[in-house]
Amino acid sequence: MSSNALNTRTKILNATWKLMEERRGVGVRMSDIAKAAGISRQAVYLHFSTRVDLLGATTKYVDEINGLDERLKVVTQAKSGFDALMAYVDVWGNYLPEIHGIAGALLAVRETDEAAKAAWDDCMSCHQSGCHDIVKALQSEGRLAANWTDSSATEMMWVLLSFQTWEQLTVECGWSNAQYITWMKSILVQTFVS
Amino acid sequence: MSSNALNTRTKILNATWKLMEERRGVGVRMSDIAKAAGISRQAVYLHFSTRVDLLGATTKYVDEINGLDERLKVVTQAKSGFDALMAYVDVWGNYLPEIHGIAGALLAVRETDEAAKAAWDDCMSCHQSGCHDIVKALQSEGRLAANWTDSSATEMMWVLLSFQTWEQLTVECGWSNAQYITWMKSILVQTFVS
DNA sequence: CCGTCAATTGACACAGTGTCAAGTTACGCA
DNA sequence: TGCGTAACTTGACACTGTGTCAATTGACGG
Repeated sequence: MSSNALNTRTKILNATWKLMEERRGVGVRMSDIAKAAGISRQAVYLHFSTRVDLLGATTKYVDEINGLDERLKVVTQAKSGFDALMAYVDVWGNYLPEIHGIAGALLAVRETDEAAKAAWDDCMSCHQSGCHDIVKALQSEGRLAANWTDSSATEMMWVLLSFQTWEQLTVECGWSNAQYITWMKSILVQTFVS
Repeated sequence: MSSNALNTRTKILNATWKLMEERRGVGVRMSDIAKAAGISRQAVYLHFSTRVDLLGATTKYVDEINGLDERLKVVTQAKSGFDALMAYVDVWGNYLPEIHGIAGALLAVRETDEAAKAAWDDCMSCHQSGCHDIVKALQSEGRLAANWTDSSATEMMWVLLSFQTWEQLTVECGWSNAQYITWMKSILVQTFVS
């Protein structure tokens, strides 16, 4: 039945998620996922036509489970652009480590895979519009630092808060997530708030 | 003879470089490289034992041809930390587009390939020590902005000037390289110089 | 008890990397 | 002039991982 099918589907998604996080998205094969889900390799293909399809579905699944939308409500409820910025860094900075593996995998195949690119861009445009909201709020309060235009500020903020930047600072430089959030808040305020 | 061997080797390196830049490192196969170099696929293996070996050698080759060391002399000759920072952004910012393809390819396989990781880390540690020199200069002049420690400033500067950040701003946000350099100078001064 | 749907099993095609062995070409040197 | 060697070619093959296909099993509901 549908519930049974859903169970297997969910099993696959969970297995994919788990393996992606464990191995940071590197060298996770369809057969590994099948084994982890306790089913045959071919059964995976009954639910997801390609590896990229599975990757995209897992991304959406992880988003749902983690409830990014729910968490971002704190940001929209902020009283000022400054508060929104602080809240955003908190939410986003705590969200990134949870999607580390799957995001890394998506990022890696996005160059060659249309579906992966789509899943990634989807997530990124959401993130970018979050940054844009903050910039607009700062601007309307007259607190956006001089020299920045609406779009250049949004884009620079988006890049500063990108997955890649987070990954470099935490994984390659060894910063703790708390450090990341602290320093990032500091540099963002210094840069964008007057 | 050796000169002939060198010629073939150079042909391969040039072909690899060219293809990597053309396709931004995506989908460049050994057979493509061989064809572009005008030799058989197997001949490539006579000079480079694996794909990663070739990638690493091409990186070194590109570095030599481009003469990064030479260009960085301008930085070491700067009179102040501030001048060094400005010069560094100029040199590095004009260097990045020239290594776009090969750097992207290296970055992509570095997770799975030890040799690629080594080649990348080599380049990165050079870049990081460049940042460190600037931070030290600023610090000795008493012009390093408050709150930053020696290492946190170096690391943050390194990340701001990373290939990934450059790629996001130029490729994904569509900034021109001149824009990148201008804005990057602005944010770096604002952040690190008091 | 039959039909259906999920899942299994095992085989296969395909692409790309890397290996191997045998044959060819070119060039320096006796 | 011809020999030997090193570079290169040719064609075959093993291996891994993805995706496909067909035949079969097993469970559950009508």
